[in-house]
Amino acid sequence: MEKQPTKPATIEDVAKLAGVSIATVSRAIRNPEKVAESTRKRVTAAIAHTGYIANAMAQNLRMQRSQMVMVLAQSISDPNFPGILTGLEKVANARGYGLLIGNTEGDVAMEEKYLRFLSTGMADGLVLMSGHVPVAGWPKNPNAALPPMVAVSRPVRDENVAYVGVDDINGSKVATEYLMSLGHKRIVYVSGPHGDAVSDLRYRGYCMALGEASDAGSVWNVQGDGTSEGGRAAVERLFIRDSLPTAFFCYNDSSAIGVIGSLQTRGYQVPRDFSVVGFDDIPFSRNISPSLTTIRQPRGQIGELAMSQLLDSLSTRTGKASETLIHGDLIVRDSCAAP
Amino acid sequence: MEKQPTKPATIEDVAKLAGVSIATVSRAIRNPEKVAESTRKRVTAAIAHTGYIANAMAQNLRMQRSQMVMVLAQSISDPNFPGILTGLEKVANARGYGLLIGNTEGDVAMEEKYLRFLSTGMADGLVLMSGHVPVAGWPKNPNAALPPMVAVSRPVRDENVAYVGVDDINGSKVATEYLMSLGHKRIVYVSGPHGDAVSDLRYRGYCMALGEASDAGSVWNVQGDGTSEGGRAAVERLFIRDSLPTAFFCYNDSSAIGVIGSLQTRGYQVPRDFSVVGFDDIPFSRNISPSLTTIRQPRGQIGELAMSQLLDSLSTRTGKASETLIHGDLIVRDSCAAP
DNA sequence: ATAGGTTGTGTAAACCTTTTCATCAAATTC
DNA sequence: GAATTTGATGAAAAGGTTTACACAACCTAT
Repeated sequence: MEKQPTKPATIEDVAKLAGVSIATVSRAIRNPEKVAESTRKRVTAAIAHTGYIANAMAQNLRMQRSQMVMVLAQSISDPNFPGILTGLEKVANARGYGLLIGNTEGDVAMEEKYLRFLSTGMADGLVLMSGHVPVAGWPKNPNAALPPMVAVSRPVRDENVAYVGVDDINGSKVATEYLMSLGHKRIVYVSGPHGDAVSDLRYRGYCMALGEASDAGSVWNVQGDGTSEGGRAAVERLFIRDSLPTAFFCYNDSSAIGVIGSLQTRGYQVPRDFSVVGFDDIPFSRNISPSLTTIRQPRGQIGELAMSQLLDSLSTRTGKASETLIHGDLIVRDSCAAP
Repeated sequence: MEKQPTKPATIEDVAKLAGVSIATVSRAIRNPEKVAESTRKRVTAAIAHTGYIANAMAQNLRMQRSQMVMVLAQSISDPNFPGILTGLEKVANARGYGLLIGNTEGDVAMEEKYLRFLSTGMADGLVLMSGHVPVAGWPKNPNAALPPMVAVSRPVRDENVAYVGVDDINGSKVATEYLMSLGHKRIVYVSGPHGDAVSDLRYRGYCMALGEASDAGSVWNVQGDGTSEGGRAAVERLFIRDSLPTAFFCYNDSSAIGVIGSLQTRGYQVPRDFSVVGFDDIPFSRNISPSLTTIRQPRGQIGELAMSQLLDSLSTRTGKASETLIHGDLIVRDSCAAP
């Protein structure tokens, strides 16, 4: 029955109990080979006996790091977020890092607040899911540069920030080609928000597919906004015109779900009357009816890879900013048929 | 053009520049009223000039805290997670705390790892979304108790852990009563996983509604598992029997979506042939067709309240473990009709 | 004029590690 | 048998704060 008080044991308690100096205890933990077998055993026993656990704050202060990575997301509720986060978390955890999450809601003030948080040294690296490099809030006259960063899911303009994401162009090309292989000629692209970089990429893949085929129809673009409401609205706008497409390739699954809903409301059947393809393969795409044919965004893989790269660059401090595009498989379900 | 080197400014740099001691700088920041106006101005100027930002690790070490809260979730992909997390994050951020997230996947080894992380002092408090108090991994012979905790979304058995969640019993009662008010007499409860505490509560609410009405039908329970596959399977099992219900009250929206899907596959129409009610109001429930009538789980509110309580108990260190049940509204959509 | 506040500031301890450097003994070399 | 290398350990500095305590200067009331 040792000390009853509630104070957790420090390295000093261990040292005293083992009859060595604190330096030796520290070495016994971190560089066991540098300490004599017999001493090591005594220390280990003392650690077990006191229930000693090193104080992370003291370690971090001394070692000038935090063992944390901050994830800055535009919206936690984005359907792609959980999957990517899971991947990020998995690798971070495996390598002894904690994951700090920040939700900016696209708000610059929030972003600023988090950046300030970051600059106190609370995180060693930064994962950007916000689509741009935050600058507001970072001390102007700093001797310190921004910490190592990696962008995920949506690229940032900054040329020296690494990026990991799905291959949007190729995925869209594959999706469009699939529709063409079913015999569709009049395929419309339901875009994302105006100016969205990812939407532009996916449009490019769609155009490439159409451009390469000799018997293809022409490019056709209707504005959406990445939500299912946007998908609905796009269909409504389309039906004002006299000519209709036979298939829809949508910026993302949410849009596609809106498109399908709107078509069904109008009394059409999917895929009998129209075919619809999405992008992302969000969890619900297989649960709607008809289940949605889409391009799968390999969220877990993206997260894992991004975190690996970030942590690597933390230790080696090499700043080569690569762009890693991961192939997204076409997931064929029930929302497409021949025209 | 001051010091070019990359080292961030410390409190000492500020002190030197302002011609005061570091104690005064610290006071000027934390207790401005305790320092003379003229000095304060000099210090402020020096801070601005050096771009000084206090080192969080040093502060935390000194003050014996971390300004972090850890969220332990069973699954990041749970559809309820993002909403609750958003609420948690909002309050934590507003009160200067960071949010550390841990994904256990129900794995005890993971849980253990995070608990060990916690015991290094990396977090001051714990939010449990895992449904039980983690014990494995917490030092056995510790002089330290577990940190302040609050459970969210699903209650824990431990009597002295606060809980914030939706009022499951009342919500289920309201949902069932709604079906009864439409004229349904044969209402089946599609349960969650066997032994799930929340499922039991929701079943209780369902029973209460049936029990209170004089002309009610009798209780009827079919096993699901909380997934849409479970919902599908439940319907299949039901259709082997000869007697059918006219309405389904489901443990959660995922189950309900499976139920609807299965009914539609069998050629029935919802709500013409069967009515279905879910629970949770996950984001996709309004996007399926028919859109789902359900009980809304006030996720944001739950998160905010839980975090408020936790942070309060961190500062006051009062350990009164309350249970806060928040009312969940009935959201009427298109999945119900008279039998 | 002196005792007893105020008020503003500085000194130094404390928070808990890691790590450099020095020391000393033992083992190895010539 | 002396000189050198090797190996294990301890003392102390450093990392950047906050804060208890002490001190000095000034003011107020006797």
